[in-house]
Amino acid sequence: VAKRGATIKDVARLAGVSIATVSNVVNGKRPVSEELRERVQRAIQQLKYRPSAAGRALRTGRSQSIGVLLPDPRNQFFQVLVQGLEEQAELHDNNMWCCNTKDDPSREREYIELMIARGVDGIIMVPGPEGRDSGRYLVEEGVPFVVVVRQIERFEADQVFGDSIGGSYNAIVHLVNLGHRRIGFLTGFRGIQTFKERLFGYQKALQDHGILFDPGLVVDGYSDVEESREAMRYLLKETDATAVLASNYPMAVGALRCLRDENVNCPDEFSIIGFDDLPCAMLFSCPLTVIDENPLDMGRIAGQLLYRRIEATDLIEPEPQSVVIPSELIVRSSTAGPPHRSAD
Amino acid sequence: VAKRGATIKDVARLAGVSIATVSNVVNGKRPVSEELRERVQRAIQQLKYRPSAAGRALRTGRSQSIGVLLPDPRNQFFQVLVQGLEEQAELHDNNMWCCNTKDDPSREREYIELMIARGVDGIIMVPGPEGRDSGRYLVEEGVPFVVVVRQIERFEADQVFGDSIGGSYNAIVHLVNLGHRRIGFLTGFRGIQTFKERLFGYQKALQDHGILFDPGLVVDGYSDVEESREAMRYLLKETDATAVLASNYPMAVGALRCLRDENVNCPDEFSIIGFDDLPCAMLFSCPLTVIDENPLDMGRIAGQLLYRRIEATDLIEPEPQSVVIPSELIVRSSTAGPPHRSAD
DNA sequence: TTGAAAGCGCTAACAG
DNA sequence: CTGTTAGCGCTTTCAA
Repeated sequence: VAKRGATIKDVARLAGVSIATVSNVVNGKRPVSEELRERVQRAIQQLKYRPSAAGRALRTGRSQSIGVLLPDPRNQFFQVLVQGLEEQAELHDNNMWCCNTKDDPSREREYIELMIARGVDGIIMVPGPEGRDSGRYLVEEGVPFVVVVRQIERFEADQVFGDSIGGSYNAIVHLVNLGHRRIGFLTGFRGIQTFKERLFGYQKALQDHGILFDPGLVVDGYSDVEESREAMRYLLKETDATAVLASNYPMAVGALRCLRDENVNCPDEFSIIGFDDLPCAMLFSCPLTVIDENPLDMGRIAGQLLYRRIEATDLIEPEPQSVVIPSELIVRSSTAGPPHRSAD
Repeated sequence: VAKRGATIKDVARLAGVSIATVSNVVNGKRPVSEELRERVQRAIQQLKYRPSAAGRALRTGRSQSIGVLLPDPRNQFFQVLVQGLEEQAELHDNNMWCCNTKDDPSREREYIELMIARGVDGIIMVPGPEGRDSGRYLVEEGVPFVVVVRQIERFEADQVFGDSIGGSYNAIVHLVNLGHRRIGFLTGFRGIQTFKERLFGYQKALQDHGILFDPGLVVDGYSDVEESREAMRYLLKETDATAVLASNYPMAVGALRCLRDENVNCPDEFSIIGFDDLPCAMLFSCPLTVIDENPLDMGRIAGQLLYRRIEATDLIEPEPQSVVIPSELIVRSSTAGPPHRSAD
C-alpha cells in the first residue's frame, strides 16, 4: 500500500556514481572522494533516500533489532525495566520488539520462534515457568540472549536479577521484629524461580527466628490483582495471620484492595509488605512498605551484557556473567506490630 | 553471530522439489499434491526451517509489522491501549514495534523516519505537540496510519479518541454540584490537543454555571508526577482553590502526593478528580474519583481501523473515519463539598 | 579511489 | 500441479 521510496540505484543514477559508492557514503566503510561524497549526499537529500532495512538485513544477516520477552507489560515494574533496555538499544541504533508472554510457556516458545524468524540480533528474556527450556533452546539456536529479573539456576548464560532470597528474608525479619509470628506469603506461579526464591527467603527467615513454617499460610495470587484479592480474603478469614508478604506489585495491590473491602485497617489490624517500589506505592491508603529491586538498573545492565555478546566476534565469545542487583527495604506505614499483642 | 538456519533451498533439496513448491506449501498460494506436501513438511520439520522475514519483506514489500508511537509507556493508560492493539496485531500475525516519543516532536519525527525505513506496514500514533506535522508527513509518504487518544482537529485520517471535552465538563459539573466555585485545573503540555480540549471542557462547564474563569487556577503538571506535585503545591499555597481536576493519571498521582506532603486531608479539605481509571486508583488514601476513557477499546478499534487500511487494495481506499469512545465518570471518595461552607 | 557483479532468501510470473 | 527464473535493495568481494 505504501508507495515505494527511492532505492540505492536511484541515488546512484542521480549522482552519476555506482551503487557501491552510494553504499560507502552511507556506511563509511571505504573512503570516498570529497567530490563524489557531496554529489551522493545531495542526491540522497533530494530523493529522501532511506536505506531499506529489509535489504540490508537480508544481505548482512543483522536486523539491528532485539526482542524482549515480558510476562506482563501492564505491570509497571517491567516498563521501568524496558526503559533501561531502551536506553541501551537507542545507544546502538537498534529497535526493540517487546512481546507479552503472559507467563505462558507456549507463547514464550512461539515468540522465540518468531523472533528468530524475524532475525533479531539478540533476545532479552524474563523467563516464565518453563524458562529453562527456552534458555536451552536459545543456546542451541545460537541466539545471543540474556536472562533478566528471574534467574535460571545453574544455567550458563548472562543473567541479571535481584537478590530475591535476601529481599524476602529482610522483609520477614522486619515483620518478625515488629512482633509478627503468623505471617502469610502471597505468591505468584510457584513454577517461577523468583517466587520460589522469595518463598525460600521467607521460610529461611522464619526458621532463623524459630518460627514454624506453615504451608497453610502460603496462598496463590498468580501475579494478578483479582486472584490476590481472593487469596488474601482466604488468609484473612480462614487463618490467624497478622501480616503478609506480597511477592510482587499487583499482588500487593490485590491484598490492599481486599483489606479495604473487608474494612480491615492497615497496619493496625493487618500488616502488608510488598515487592517493587512504584510511584503510587506511597499514595495507598497505607503507604506501602516495600522491597525495591531497582528495575531500571537491571534493564541497563542486561542491555549492556546483550550488546557485549552481540558485538563479540565469533572467535572470542565472552564468559557468561551473572549480575545480582542489590535490593532495598523501604519502610513506610503499611507495617506495624500485630493487633492484641504488643511488639517486642 | 547467530548461526544461519536452513533456507528454502535446503528444504527444496532435501524434499527433492523446487523452491517454488516449498514456498507454496508454506504459503498455500497454489495447490500442491498431497505427496509433495508431505515430503516438504517433513523436510521443514527435519531442518527446522523458518522462512526468513527479511527475504520475504524484501520480496513482498511487506514487513508484517506495525509501529506504535507512544508519549510515555510508563503511564499504565498507554499500556492498556497497547494491549488492545496487541490483540489486533496478533490476530493478523503482525508484530508491534513500540517507541517512546516522550512527547518530543523531534523524537516523534525521527521514529517515523526509522519506521518507514524499517518498512512497517502501518503506524499507530499518539500525536505529540506537533502531531499535525507528523500526520501530514505520514500522508505525504503514503504510510497507512491511525491517530489515537489525542485528536488532530480538522484532519483527514482515521482517528480514535475519547470525548475529552465532555469528560472534563462532567467532572467540573460534579465538583460544582458539590459546591465548589474555585476549581483548579492541572494540565499537561498545553500544546497537546487532548489537554486543550480538557481545558475547554473545564472552561465551558464553569461558564455554563456562571463561574468566572480564572487563568491563575490553571497550572502546568506536564504529565509528570514530580512537576504536578510542585504545581499542586502552588495551587494550595497561593490560591484559594478548593478542588482540582488533574487531566491525566500521573498528574493525579502528583496532586495526591502533594496533599499527603502538606497534610491536607482529601476530600475534607480539598477535592481531587482525575482522568483514567487504573487498578490502583481505588487504593489511594482517598480512592480517586475519575473519568475513565476506556483505553482498551481505543486500542482495539484503532488496530481494526489500521488493518482495514493496510489490507485495502490501492483501488478502494477506505474513507477516513473518526471514532469517539465514550468516557464515564466514576465517583469514589476523593471528591466532597468544599471546607467552611456547606454543599448546596 | 571507484565500478561491476554476485548473491543474501524469498515470491511470483511464466512455462510446461 | 510443478519447475525455472528474475529480481526485491543491499553489501561486499574482485578488478580496474
